Amino acid sequence: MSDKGQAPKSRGKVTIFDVARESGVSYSTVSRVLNGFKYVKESTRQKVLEAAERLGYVANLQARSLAGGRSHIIGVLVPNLDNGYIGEIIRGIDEALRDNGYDLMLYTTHHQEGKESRYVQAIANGLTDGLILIVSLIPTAYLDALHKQRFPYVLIGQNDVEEASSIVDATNEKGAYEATRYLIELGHRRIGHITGLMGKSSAVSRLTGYKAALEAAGMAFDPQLVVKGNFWEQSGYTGTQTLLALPQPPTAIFTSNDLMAFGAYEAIRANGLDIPQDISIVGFDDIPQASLVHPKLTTVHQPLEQMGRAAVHILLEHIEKDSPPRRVTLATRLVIRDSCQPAAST
Amino acid sequence: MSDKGQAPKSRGKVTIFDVARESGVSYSTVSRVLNGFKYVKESTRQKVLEAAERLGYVANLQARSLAGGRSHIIGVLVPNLDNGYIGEIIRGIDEALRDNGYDLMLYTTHHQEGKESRYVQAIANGLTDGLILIVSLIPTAYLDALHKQRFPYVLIGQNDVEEASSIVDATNEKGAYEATRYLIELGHRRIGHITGLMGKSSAVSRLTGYKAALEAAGMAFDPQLVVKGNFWEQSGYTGTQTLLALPQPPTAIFTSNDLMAFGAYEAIRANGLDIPQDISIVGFDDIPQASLVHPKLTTVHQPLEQMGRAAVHILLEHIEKDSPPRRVTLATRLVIRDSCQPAAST
DNA sequence: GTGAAAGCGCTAACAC
DNA sequence: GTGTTAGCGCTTTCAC
Repeated sequence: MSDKGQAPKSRGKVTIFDVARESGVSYSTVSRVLNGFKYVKESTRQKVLEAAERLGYVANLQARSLAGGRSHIIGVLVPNLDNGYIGEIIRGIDEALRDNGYDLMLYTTHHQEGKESRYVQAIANGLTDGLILIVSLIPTAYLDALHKQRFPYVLIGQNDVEEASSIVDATNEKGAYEATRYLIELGHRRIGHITGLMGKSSAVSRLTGYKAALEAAGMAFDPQLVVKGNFWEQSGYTGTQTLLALPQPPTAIFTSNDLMAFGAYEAIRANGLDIPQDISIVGFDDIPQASLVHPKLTTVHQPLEQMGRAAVHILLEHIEKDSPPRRVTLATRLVIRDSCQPAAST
Repeated sequence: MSDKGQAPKSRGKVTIFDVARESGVSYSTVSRVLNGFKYVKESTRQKVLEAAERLGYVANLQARSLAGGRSHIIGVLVPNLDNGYIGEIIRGIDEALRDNGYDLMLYTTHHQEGKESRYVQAIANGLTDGLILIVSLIPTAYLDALHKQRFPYVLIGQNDVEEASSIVDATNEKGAYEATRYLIELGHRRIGHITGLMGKSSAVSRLTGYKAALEAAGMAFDPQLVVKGNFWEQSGYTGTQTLLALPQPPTAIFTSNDLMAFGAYEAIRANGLDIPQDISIVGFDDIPQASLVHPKLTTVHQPLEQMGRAAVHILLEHIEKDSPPRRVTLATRLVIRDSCQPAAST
């Protein structure tokens, strides 16, 4: 047990300096090796690498990024963690990040207004190399700031931003169109729709898709059949109650997301009705719970994990190659399960 | 020769230095104010605070912690994000962290051996002020290192660590005992059990609780009725198949977690049997999906969010007050829903 | 009370 | 190719 030189710093921290001494080269040469710099003699590289290994050297990220390097940390800003939706996206992000040697910093805003922009400021301030934003509302305020600083970022699920932002999204309108058309093909003539939060482009697109499908089928659009929701389960419940109280209630409901579909389930049961016997339901998102509820929910699948992955890929390109903004739209697809059936009478 | 002395640095960063100039005091006084140092004249404090506000100053965490201060970042090490269980805990952690002005760094290990210890090393190396570990297996290897460095950390759901670690856990044995007793009270005499990963103390405790309940009821323990699982849905499926194939299959099954209960559901249906008509099921955890499946799962509720919160509180005490290790065990409780019914014959 | 100065560990010019 | 030297933004003694 020979302790060459002296014991590395107090709390067991081995610095680049220790490695330098151990391998007999300088400070910066170690840095070069560690950063994969090209012009280093192979034998030197080996010496350094071995010394680092022997000493159990681990880079200090803060020092590194303070000094102008990369922190290899990506910030992910999300409104909350309460819905399967976001969890799935994070999974995708997380995996892609690991694969590329980056770490994930999670920022939840809980929809608090000021918080989002404060975060973005702080985040962009140095710790993270880039940002992935899954925001609740149109974030023009800080998007602007990010843009001006030329700070790398990618948005997920918000396609109505005017600027040249990178965006990953799904085919919301098309998905809604197909969901509605499916219901029409089953013979339904009165199809209700519970919208999402209309401040989100996804909610708007889905409503548009719903209307388009009606029109394509030559069916009149009845404003009474559309009630405003906010993407939360509760609003699916109340929205469905409203729809059910109509003089001529719908025989099918398309909700703007799965969570609201679950709310609809409750409301329908509370009214002593059966799914899909009395009312058919189609959701949107295909979160994991969709196949666990009974009856299993027919819904529009969004490739959430894949969207997270795509966001990472674009972001890393921005960071590492300073590539221009890109918009990626991934395909949704209707997943038919057990919550729909042909309209009862004709 | 470069041009020095300029307005707030290039990328719009406002530093403590800018604030100093703006408020006409020195460098270090600003730091004192920002850190809530006591001996600062009130008027000075005001001046500085106003200047900081006016300039939109945001602290640079890296610089701060590099210089010896706190980063206000807590690392959370988890095996994965695939099961409702961990997501719930993270929610609790996240909320408690926000409330206390800390940020959350998420590290997923995906069960890769080396990865866990590498992470712990890197994490403890400076970026984070403390660590919360929700690990898959007994992590003696790096727990030791953490301990030696006197690095603050808390374990969740792993109570068989010998050292003086802080631990947050739930009453696993008691929960399992009650679950089993409930089944016994319903008249079941052949009760199967699918264990969790036996490398986890929670799995062991639950098995112990199961046995204890049988014994308390004067029922013989039949090894055939216990099959090994690993906490994943698939093992619940195969485990149930095994149980069902017995000459005398059980009339009720207690699975060591909810995910495996869902697997049991599938297996039972695949055998053309009905829940709870033919077989009763009790799970453990009470993840959100438990009340969404059909029939709604009777299960032992673990206060997951609360456990996350508790972990944060203990950790922050360690960090801020250097408090001694603590063990907290939160109470589980049986949540009776629709997956059980009295044994058929008597 | 407040300013000056010495680093924290590292990257990135700039020399040699 | 490799060493030298500034800082990155901040906390912290130590003077005054």
